[in-house]
Amino acid sequence: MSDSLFKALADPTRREVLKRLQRGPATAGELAEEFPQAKATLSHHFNVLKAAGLVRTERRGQHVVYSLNTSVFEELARMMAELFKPERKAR
Amino acid sequence: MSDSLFKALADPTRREVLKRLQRGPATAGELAEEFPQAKATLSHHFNVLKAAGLVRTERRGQHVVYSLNTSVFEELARMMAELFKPERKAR
DNA sequence: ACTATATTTAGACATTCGTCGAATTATCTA
DNA sequence: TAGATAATTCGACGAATGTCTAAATATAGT
Repeated sequence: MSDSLFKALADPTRREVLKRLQRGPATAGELAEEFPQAKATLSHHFNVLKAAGLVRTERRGQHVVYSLNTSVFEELARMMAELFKPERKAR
Repeated sequence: MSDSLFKALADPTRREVLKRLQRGPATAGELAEEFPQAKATLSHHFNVLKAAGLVRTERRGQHVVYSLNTSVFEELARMMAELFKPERKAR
């Protein structure tokens, strides 16, 4: 859960993808053109971001549109707060 | 900078160390006793956290006391906000 | 059905990461 | 000075990660 989220944020390219998506949705191809890595590499990063719940996809014909999953941000903020608040005995 | 910060947060053990430190400072030995890993492993994690600016150290005789560097949290919050700024795009 | 375009998956590779035991450094006390 | 305790660093290892090319899958338009 939280682990996949933090791991997803650990890579600078993925953080750049999120920043880009913040300006609005984009197709996999559009996204890939804005980064120096190969398309396959970007596709892998998309998978990681999606598994972490940070992005969502929607197929539009031949294109796949990626967009931010804003609902997870609240959870992320909660986790960050949790990280830096006194530990609660729970597991 | 931000990269070392996110990388430091990517490991669950290091996040647990931060949680523990939120309850108050502790020596390297005290911390190591609360985790299953070897002392050398924990020492490595301490280095990563320190390089990220998340913890500070103070030598107290034979002991080294670790404590949270709370001043970095504000920067962290700023970076998270930057990354996940609420969408204010026109629709 | 064929072809072109868009995207993902498979397989391989080098690098980084988390981990350990052993050796080393630092500090205190007798 | 020597010995004990605390902590770090060293050297090695398997696992995970980011990257690539090539192959496979999906969709659209002839």
